[in-house]
Amino acid sequence: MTTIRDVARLANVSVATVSRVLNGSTKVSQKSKDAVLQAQKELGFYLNANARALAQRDSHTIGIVVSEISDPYFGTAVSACDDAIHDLGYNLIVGQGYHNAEREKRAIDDLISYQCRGLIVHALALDEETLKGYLDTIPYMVLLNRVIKGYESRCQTCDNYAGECLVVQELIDNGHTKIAFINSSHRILDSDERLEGYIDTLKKNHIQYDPNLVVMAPPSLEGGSTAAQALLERLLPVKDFTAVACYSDVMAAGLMATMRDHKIKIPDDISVTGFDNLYLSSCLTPALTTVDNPVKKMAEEAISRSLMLYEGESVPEPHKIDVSLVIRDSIKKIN
Amino acid sequence: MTTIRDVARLANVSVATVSRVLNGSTKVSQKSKDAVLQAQKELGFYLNANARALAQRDSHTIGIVVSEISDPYFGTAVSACDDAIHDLGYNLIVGQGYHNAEREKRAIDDLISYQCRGLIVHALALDEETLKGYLDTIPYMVLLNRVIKGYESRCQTCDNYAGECLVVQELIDNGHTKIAFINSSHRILDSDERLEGYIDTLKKNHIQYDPNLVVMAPPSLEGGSTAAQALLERLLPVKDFTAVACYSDVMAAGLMATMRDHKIKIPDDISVTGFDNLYLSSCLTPALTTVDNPVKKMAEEAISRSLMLYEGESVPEPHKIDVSLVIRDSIKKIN
DNA sequence: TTGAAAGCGCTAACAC
DNA sequence: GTGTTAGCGCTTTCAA
Repeated sequence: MTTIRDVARLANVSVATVSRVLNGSTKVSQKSKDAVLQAQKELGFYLNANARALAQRDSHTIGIVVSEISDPYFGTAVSACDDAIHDLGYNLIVGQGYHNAEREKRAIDDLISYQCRGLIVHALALDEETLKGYLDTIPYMVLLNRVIKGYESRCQTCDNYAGECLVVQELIDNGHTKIAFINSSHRILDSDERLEGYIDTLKKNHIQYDPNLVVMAPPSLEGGSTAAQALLERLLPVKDFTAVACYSDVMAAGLMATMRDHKIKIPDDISVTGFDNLYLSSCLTPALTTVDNPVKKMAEEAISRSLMLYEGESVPEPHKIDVSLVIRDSIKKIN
Repeated sequence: MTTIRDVARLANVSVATVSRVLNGSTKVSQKSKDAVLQAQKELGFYLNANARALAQRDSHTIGIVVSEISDPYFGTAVSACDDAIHDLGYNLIVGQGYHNAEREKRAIDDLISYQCRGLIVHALALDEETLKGYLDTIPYMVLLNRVIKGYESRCQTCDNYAGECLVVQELIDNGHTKIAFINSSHRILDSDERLEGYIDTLKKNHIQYDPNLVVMAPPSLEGGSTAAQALLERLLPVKDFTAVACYSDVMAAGLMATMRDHKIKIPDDISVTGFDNLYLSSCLTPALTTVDNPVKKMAEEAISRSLMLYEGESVPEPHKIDVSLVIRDSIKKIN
């Protein structure tokens, strides 16, 4: 392994000078600079980021844990975070929790030990107690899509409730009254809030809320499929719903694929709505009416919040990111 | 910052003992072990991964660079790599190249400086010379979906040619002779091979190859959309194609969305095929006929190859990963 | 503008 | 079984 010492020797300067040059210090003569750069090239030398992190007590690194990076929602979130920190000179390290408490814990622990100086966590399986423990020991950890009482300033969310109200109202405005709801089986904040939005909007429109119309499944494509099957088996024979509001676009996609396989036409037979407005939702046929969830904005907010906390600055409670309705073609007007 | 020394002090043992306990060494008395674990918990202590990497000369880290993690193809690839290394106790660090030579370079440089002990690179914008330079200095770097002459044992690909032959033949078997091809505008190996498969299959079936039927665009959703527009403007008025084979599922998805917006029915008006068999392709309507590209297998091969190279073992030239046809509903039988 | 040297937090001989 | 200590590769005073 070639080290800074090798470069120094070859360039005929001290290691301090090499360090200065490679870190862009101005207080170096052109002559030294040239010699160092030349030697670096010749040796194919890279500064060792681990050693740097140790010496500087700064890893130049931000950590994020998500459920699964191949999930389009999280892919988008990770990209957004990466964009947000790149210009600041940080690098992103990603951990995956796989909807599993053990894995979530390990992912968080790993990122902490890497000395990330920012930590964004989307944990849906970990219990509140454990999470509180983390929040207490890691003052710069910020939660995504989940709120723990007493730690509101460390929890970044979007306005799930308002979003679900919007989309369910749109269904109702199109004449639907028998509306099923597919929810995530991980009962963290966002799923509760969306369910609440669904229920309240029904009530507000004097529609009886029927718990039998709510089915839960993992918040994945497969989960959407499972939920669709459950709905079809239990409910289609008696035709007691004309629309289904889904927890997320991803679940809606799974549901729609299953519906299609069962020759059920959307929106002619059943209307469908999503949540998130992933690019995926515009590729579906029919294009999905959904709620725009500005993941990018949320990621940026979470990052800057985490960075501030790291610096020891106090931060205000974050406002819920505003969401909005995106009307496409997955709702049929009925009377 | 609390260090191993603090733990040692609190547990009334030496730092060496703390290190032993925390690294699972067997040669520690139960008494010491308990004391250390207790102190660790009390202090909320984590080993510093940077210091560990430095002392052990092993970062326990594998690097991968992809174009964009929010692209479903790369999301899948990254997940697959993560799965492959997790059980080995490694962690994955992801870099993004954004279809851009500068960014690709920076991503690779970053991963090198993190002392990753495995490096998987999907670079589509970087020129061959630069890539060769990297391959020469980083003996454990492995390329994905791209082959550089003279470095074949460091290049992992799937059988792009065979795959495209399969899918184009399927089109022809269904009566299509006017087949357009949407290709990636990054002319690295995979796009060339797929184009070649397209051309050769036409020829083999005595169909004249018409370069005007090939359009190129970035290998993204937007690219698929752009390509669709180009095809429609230039070609629809004269109706000179009945099918379009796409470089990837992602491009096919973009194309299909645009077609839908133009009221063109798939497969009734135009048949479409993809490549990769992402879960996305089964969600499209109609479900996409495509080529199954076992990303997971490819990732595993690439990882184990990189790890072997790191150990200084010599590796044979990799075989191209086998692909297979997945028939769904996006091809119309015509005569 | 430069270099010597201390020290970042940890591991791994080595000695006991 | 346990402790002492010399590094790992780098940055950063401090002095020159």
